[in-house]
Order: sequence, then C-alpha cells, then structure tokens
Amino acid sequence: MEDKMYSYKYPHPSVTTDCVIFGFDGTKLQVLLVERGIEPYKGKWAFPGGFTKMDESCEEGALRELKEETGLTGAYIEQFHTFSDPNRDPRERVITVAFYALVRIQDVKAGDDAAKAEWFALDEVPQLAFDHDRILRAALKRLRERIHFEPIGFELLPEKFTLKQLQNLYEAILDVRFDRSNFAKKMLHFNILTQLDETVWPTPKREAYLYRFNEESYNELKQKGFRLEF
Amino acid sequence: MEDKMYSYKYPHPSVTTDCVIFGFDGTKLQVLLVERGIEPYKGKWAFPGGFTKMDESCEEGALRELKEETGLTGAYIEQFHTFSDPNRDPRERVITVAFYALVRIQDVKAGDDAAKAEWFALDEVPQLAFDHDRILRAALKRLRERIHFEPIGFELLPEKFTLKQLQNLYEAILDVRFDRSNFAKKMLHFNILTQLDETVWPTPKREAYLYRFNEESYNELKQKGFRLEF
DNA sequence: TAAATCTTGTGTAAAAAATACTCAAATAAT
DNA sequence: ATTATTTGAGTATTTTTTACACAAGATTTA
Repeated sequence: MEDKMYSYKYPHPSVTTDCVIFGFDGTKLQVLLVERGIEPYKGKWAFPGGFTKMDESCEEGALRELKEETGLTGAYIEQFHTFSDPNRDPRERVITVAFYALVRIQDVKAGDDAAKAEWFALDEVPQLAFDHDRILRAALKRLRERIHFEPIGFELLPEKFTLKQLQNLYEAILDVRFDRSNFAKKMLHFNILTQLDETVWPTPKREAYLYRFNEESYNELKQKGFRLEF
Repeated sequence: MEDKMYSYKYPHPSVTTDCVIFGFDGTKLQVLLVERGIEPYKGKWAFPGGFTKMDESCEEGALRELKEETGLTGAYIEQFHTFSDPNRDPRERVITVAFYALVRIQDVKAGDDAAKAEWFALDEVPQLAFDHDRILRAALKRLRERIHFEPIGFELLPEKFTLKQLQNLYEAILDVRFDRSNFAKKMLHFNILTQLDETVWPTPKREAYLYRFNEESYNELKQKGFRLEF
C-alpha cells in the first residue's frame, strides 16, 4: 500500500477536539480524564479528544471521540473555546476546539475501554498534559456563566433528585453557599420542577421529596425569556 | 521560484478567522462588512477575515486581519464560536474561528483601504457570503449574554457620553425598552460611571451631563463579583 | 425508652431592588 | 410668549431577596 500524501501550497494546522466531561457525585464536581499512552506527555492525564475528520464537524468529532473513549452516546456537549497557541503541542501546529460535556457519572463505566479513564474531583485534578489546565479553567468559567441562562444542572443529576442534591450541585459548580430555604423557594418559583413522592437515596435523617426536571415547562419558560439567577 | 508544497499523511483543514465588528451610531447597532472581490460569493458582503498563519494564534490572526482590512489596532475582540460544517466553504474544508470586535464607529475610516468596507445597521444587513448570516446571529447572541457580566458597552461609546446614549446602546443591543429614570438609577448604582460637566454632542433640548466609564471602580467591582442586570 | 441531634418542610419579618409614575427646569421650535 | 421636548430629581407601590424561626420526622445517644 502506497503512502498517499496530502499536499497544500500553504502549511495547514491540524485540528482536534478535546472534551471536558463533567460529572457530579452528589457532593463534588468531577471531571473524567484519560491517561496518555504515548508521547508527548506519556503517562500524564488529559481530556479525551482527537483529530477532527475531514467530513465531520467539530461537534460530530467531539461526540465520536466521546463514544470511542468513554462509551457515552448522545451526551450534552457545548463548544466553549478554541485554543490556538502555535506552541501548544510540541509535535506540530495543532488547533483544538474545546467542548464540555455534562453526564451522569453512573452512565460512564470508567476504565473498561482501551483508554484508562478515571474520575477526579475538581480539587484533586493532577497536572495535565498540554495546555489542558488552561482548558479546564476555561470550561469551568463557561459552565458557571451558562448556569445563569440555562438549567444545565439537570444533565448531571439522576432522573429523580432532592432539593438538597440540586443545591449541592449548584454550590459545587458556583463554589458558593446558599440558604436552604431561599434556594428551594427560588428554584420552585420557576415551575420547572415536578414534585414526586419520598426518597430513600440519601435518607440522612428526615425523608425528603424527590423532584424531576420538567422539560416542557422549561421550554415554555425559555420562550418567554428568563434567567436563572443565583 | 519553486512551488514549495506542504505535505501531510492525513488531510488537514484550512483555518481562518472572521470578525464581526460592532459599532454604534448613537441609535442603532452597526456591523462592518467588506465586499468580496473574488469568487466564491464575489460581490457579496462578508465579515473581514482570512487565513491564520502557522506562527500566530487565532487571536493574533484576527487582530492582524482587522488591521489590514480596517486600519483598526488594539481593538477589543472576543472569540465566540468556531464554525466547522464540512461544507461551509465550497472550495475546500475551511474551519473558521469567529470573533466579535467592539469599536468606536468614528475610529474606522470605512472604504479607504483596498477592501471596500461599509457599515450596516443590524436591520439593513444584506444577505451575506458563506455561513456569515449564522455567524452574525451567534455573535449577537453572545454579545447579549456578555452584557450581563461585563460592561462591554463602553467600548462602543465615545470617551464621554450621556446616560441617554448609554441607554440607547443597551436598548439597541438587547432590543428592549427601559424606563429612563430607572435605567439611570440602576446604572449609577454600580458606581462605575464618573459624572463630568455639560454636553453639546446631541443637545436635542435640555443639556445632559456627560459621563465617563471608570475602569478602576469597575475592576474593584469585578473582583467582588457582580452582574450587570437588565 | 427518653433525650438529644440532625434534616426537611414551612413560614415570616425586614431589607433591598424593581417598577411605574410625577413634576419642574432647561432648551428649541413656533 | 407659547408650546413641545428632554433632562434631573424624586416618590409611592410592588416585588424580590435575605436572614431567620420553628415544628415535624427520623436517627443516634444515653
């Protein structure tokens, strides 16, 4: 088989996607990292990602890589920044389009694929390969901004959840503390939650109602224009 | 001179930047467009932009193109989305990193460079080349979101401006109407404006105070964390 | 088994912000 | 001089935010 080459009059960069995958364990925000098996940065942790093919958009490429490396399909992803420092990859010029994904931690069977994948709490993330530290900071920044306009938190929680869990999530994402009573009031005021019955999940002391995210109401609300304030 | 070629084992896309340049004429939000002199889309209007060089980041490339095509230097730019549909350019695979710039309209001497550049009010923008219609919509969306977190409006106004002008700008960007008195109250409450003396600029009837954006106070406020609400 | 402790559901009073106005002074046009 | 327009300043009402209080259910401790 002949070594077919692709030639251009001007030099072209490589284009990759990288995906910061956020999960929530009930207390802390986590990210999924894979250990690099090859140089450069062999043995270092990095975000899943890879080269974008010529016949796919970056969104399609990101979803494909996500599936290949974690088994996740149909995840919620959002592009947040493109990193293009000429020297960000020591091998060649690589421009990467960065995404974040919001997934339920239990949906990912970490570590059973070819790639060694592992969840890390935000405050336990090791030093990362390439400029992925910077990418993580940018992802967090965007996530925090997004939460003001969309109720993204629901992608991270189980189908049914308590107000406590929801509050824990918001506190983890925004790194703030809310008054329990006021948080519930505000959250329920949007009418995008449906109250169910009892819970057993955490049962620390008194039982708490379970809620479900009501997508219909949310879409109605979105039409009218609104903002989630915290 | 020999035709040097750049060869790769795998095909590589081209990477460009495009810049949506916003300006404000005191009433309406405007964008700067250039008329394409070559195919494809010859004769159509498009955003200034061009190929990213191998030794510059996309940010540097966008600023360089901005200077080449409009004479603007040191403009405020922000990357907002990367467009990567495989068929967005009929010639070859081109991925474009899109920016928006906020400039003072009077700083651009439109139409004196090689490229024919012209300002268009948002509601008078013609059909654009490539997927630039989509790019414009995305830029506006981002601009509207950004205004909640940063007082970006000041990049679009002259050094000294009246509350009326500031209100007009916010109304133009967000496409809403505010109560004059309440807008002023809210705006002054942030303490990022410094009141000056009188005006002559518009002088429609009664003279209005001029204000200047106070960057120091703004940075203090930003440290504490805040949000511009409208 | 009773007491202490923790968590959740519910509510309330005070403070802050948003909203909808009013009114007079300054200026330009008639 | 009269009229119309625009700005500065202010007020009253409503709504939202914030900081708490308290009792009920459940678990742990004594």
